[in-house]
Amino acid sequence: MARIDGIKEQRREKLREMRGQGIDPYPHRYHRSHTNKEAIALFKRGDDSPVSLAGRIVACRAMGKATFIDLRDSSGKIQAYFRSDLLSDKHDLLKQCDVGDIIGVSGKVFRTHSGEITLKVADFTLLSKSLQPLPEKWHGLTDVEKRYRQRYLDLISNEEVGRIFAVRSRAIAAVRRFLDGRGFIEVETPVLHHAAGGALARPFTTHHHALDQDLYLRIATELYLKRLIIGGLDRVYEIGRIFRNEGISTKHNPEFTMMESYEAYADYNDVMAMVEEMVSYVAKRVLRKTKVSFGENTIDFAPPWRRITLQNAIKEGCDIDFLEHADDHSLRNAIRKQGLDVDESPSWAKLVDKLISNFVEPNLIQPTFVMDYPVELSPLAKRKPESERLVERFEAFAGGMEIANAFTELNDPIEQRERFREQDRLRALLGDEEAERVDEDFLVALEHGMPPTGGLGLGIDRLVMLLTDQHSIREVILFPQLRTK
RNA sequence: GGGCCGCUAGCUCAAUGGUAGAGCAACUGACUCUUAAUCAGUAGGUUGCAGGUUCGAAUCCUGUGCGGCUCACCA
Repeated sequence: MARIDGIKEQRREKLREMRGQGIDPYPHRYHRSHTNKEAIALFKRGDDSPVSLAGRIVACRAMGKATFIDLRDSSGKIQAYFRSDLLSDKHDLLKQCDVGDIIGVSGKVFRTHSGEITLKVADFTLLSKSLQPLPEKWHGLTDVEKRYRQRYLDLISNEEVGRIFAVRSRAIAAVRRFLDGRGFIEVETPVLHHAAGGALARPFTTHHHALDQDLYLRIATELYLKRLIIGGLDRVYEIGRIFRNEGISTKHNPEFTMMESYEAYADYNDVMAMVEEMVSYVAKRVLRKTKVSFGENTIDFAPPWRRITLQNAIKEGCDIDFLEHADDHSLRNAIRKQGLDVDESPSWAKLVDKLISNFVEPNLIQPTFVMDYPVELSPLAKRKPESERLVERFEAFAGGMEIANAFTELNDPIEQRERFREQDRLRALLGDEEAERVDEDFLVALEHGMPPTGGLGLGIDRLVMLLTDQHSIREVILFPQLRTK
């Protein structure tokens, strides 16, 4: 018999014994008067009224007629002290309890000789019997695969993991508070799309049986939020799950969380100012400071962030002026001179993108706005007035990652239609699954007139990575996507 | 998809071709201020999986599954 089967059998046996004694191992209710943290605070204020607490037994030190356990709830840990002379028959029940069980305890709080604030247990109740052993107490659970697949074990045995997700929650709350304070309203738009638009990415497809139509999981919220701008909701945002059927990496999960906002009568300069204020506001609210450690670097989110054009950022990284190499042939040769291997197929726009990911993104540790992108890379962004080739678009980078993408939105319906057509042409030509698709319904909306608008997409997961010094997106997503075993 | 690395008891890890081990957890016993409690004892293994080489494989080889890092892909 494997050891684990033995442990499980022992615990099931305890369960049977308890039931035989008329004890319900899974009672319906328990009234707790305080959290562990509140009970400790109460005692520190000099109040020793009786309290009732509840949580999971995470450690047990039994010494004959006295037993100490560590009891954890979401607020923290408290030690509980059991004495057989205070519990009489219930001390036998304690023997049937295991590390991992959930119990309720009541009594008065006191301080032990060694100084630890402790609950002296007058009564206790088993609230849920655990039939599986917990990971080892000292090293916790380190097996990464198991941590992701059984996140509850990760949360039970590694306290810092809970803190990461608390930061995540507070960061999202801070984003909402910031935008609400600026008069934005939060909206919810469809996840199931008839055309997956608003970004250049491969969608997940699904099928609706009653409609007998294929549908796509959204790759962005952009086109629906713009419809709302057209409808006169001048400041809207949505925080929601986005799905992209692409590779998985330390910076990519197939489903991730994005905040998109649209503001009428703003342009990308206004959005830039908003992003640096918002992110520093979030850092201050969540961490009480704008400087964060990220690996070996310290990142300071305090405005103003550095601003640089894409042209100069690429020049800085590899000494290529992408505007001087106006066709794919010329740009490809310039890249090859830099010693980077590129084959014949990539278009000019793809080559520019390659330059960004190789020579710009990894170098931008401090928050930086990279401005003015080629129109071919940005089918939904408005051209710069003085340039045929560039659009009013920026991406924000920090910690070597892209965290935001924004532009002055294209609101000319005729040009938008042409841009979609061009994307369609590329898709047919190159079999590019990621090209933007024509969305006729959206074009009709645009034809009704959209005010000049500044739009933004902010990667929430990556922002949380920066705030928590985590270098894999899986560490900030509770249940990251893994292959089934 | 390529490269590198990992997978051994519930957990954390040893064992480099020669008897699969330790700590924690579990079980039995002692112990009324412990806190990685302590002390004595007991039990627990399809070494991810499938083949192969060998007198002998956790260890070497081939294939494969899952994971990690990385490169590519991802206009």
